[in-house]
Amino acid sequence: MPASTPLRSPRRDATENRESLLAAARVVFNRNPSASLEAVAAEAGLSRRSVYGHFASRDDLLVELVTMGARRVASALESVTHPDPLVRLALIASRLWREVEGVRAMAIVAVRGPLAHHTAGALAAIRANVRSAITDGQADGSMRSDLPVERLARLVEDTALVVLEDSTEHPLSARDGDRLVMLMTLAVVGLGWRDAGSVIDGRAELAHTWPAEGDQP
Amino acid sequence: MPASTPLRSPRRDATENRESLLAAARVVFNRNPSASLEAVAAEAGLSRRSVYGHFASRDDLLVELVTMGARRVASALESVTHPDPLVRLALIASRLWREVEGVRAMAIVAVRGPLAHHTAGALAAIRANVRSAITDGQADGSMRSDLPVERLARLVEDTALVVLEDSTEHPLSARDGDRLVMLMTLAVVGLGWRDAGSVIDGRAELAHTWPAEGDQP
DNA sequence: CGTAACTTGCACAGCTTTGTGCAAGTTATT
DNA sequence: AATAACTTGCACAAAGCTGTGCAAGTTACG
Repeated sequence: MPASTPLRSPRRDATENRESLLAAARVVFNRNPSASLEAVAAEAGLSRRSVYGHFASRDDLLVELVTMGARRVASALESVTHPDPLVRLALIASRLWREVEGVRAMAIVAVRGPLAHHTAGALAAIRANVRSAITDGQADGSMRSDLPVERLARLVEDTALVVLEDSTEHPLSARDGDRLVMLMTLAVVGLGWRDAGSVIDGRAELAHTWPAEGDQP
Repeated sequence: MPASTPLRSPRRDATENRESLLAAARVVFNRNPSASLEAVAAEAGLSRRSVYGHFASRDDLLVELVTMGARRVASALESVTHPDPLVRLALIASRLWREVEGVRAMAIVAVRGPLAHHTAGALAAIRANVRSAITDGQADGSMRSDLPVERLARLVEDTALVVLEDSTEHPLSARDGDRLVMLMTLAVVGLGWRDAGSVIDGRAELAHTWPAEGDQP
């Protein structure tokens, strides 16, 4: 562990190892959120003992991992904006999918588990964005008005997680997953499936552009 | 523990204690699915040691608890039938809500956790019923046809669990929960919110009849 | 090169939990 | 009242984990 006041600057390989540990933790905890530090260290090619050279405790590692992830997602979504609240919501869903795909299990832990508190700050902006989209949508009549905003916002969020979870066990191409998460989000806020489909198909912003390598057709 | 070949019949209080343990486990595990046997025994007013007089292992207790629950739910839902697939699906959702409300966390463990295997048998009938409703609904055009039956069925199931989860943290009157789980189910299969509302409001079968004691308005 | 920074292995304490064995009690049942 | 059935407390083994101390190595860096 780095001395309290390092006389020399920290070594390069040390910080690399720190990164390795975080990366390993991401992989391992994504497979099994309650895996041991032994497993994480092994994945990183280091010894369990040396984990404590970088993180004071298991919790420390977990918290850092999770807050980093939350910040990453938040920064990827902060730019999302669109006059039409339906499109805005769909955009949020879609971007979220792309960010979180591959870290699904971790994401769920980060949002649901005991560490939710640590991510709440970073995710607050996204949640606010969702709420405002819903408020606008209810105001202009494009979204259901039979449920209060707060509950609807939670249901939207949970539904996105459901799609993530389901696609973990029953894989989906990136393109289909992208579309599905949008469809389900729009369904929750009250759109019939044909309407939801045309909202997506109508806008170039919502077309699945990015990756070409799909898992399954 | 009862002898391998009891010379006398088992005592009444013993079987009562067995029930107490199951009931306690229901409560405790519902609060925290990974609680210890100590906690369960305490809730039942017994000693940890005596748990092993009734169940060979922690897993034994858990499995028995969960399969009992699954059977209970299954038997409550087996009679559900209706010519209109939308109504059939809504009925399933509604009955399920009434059965599972109050055991939400356990239910989620039972369906998702490592014990899912033990409940699969009992729940197969329900799942088949859901699938057939969806198939019928897709055939007559009342449900979305842009997703395969299997995936849609899973999404329906997961969505019901989401409503259960959300209502655990943000309580709902029995009446509202009942309605919400139906609304969300119908939303997933493709109905717009007004259509879903009229499906529910139109039929007396779907009116919330049962309990008068709601939690919150 | 020299030294501080880092890794490692081992040992150890500590915690929590499961599952058993056993002796001593209590209680339902015959 | 006799006795089998049951509960209990205690002690114990075993396992799995976290976190620390320390001595002996490597390795980057100035």
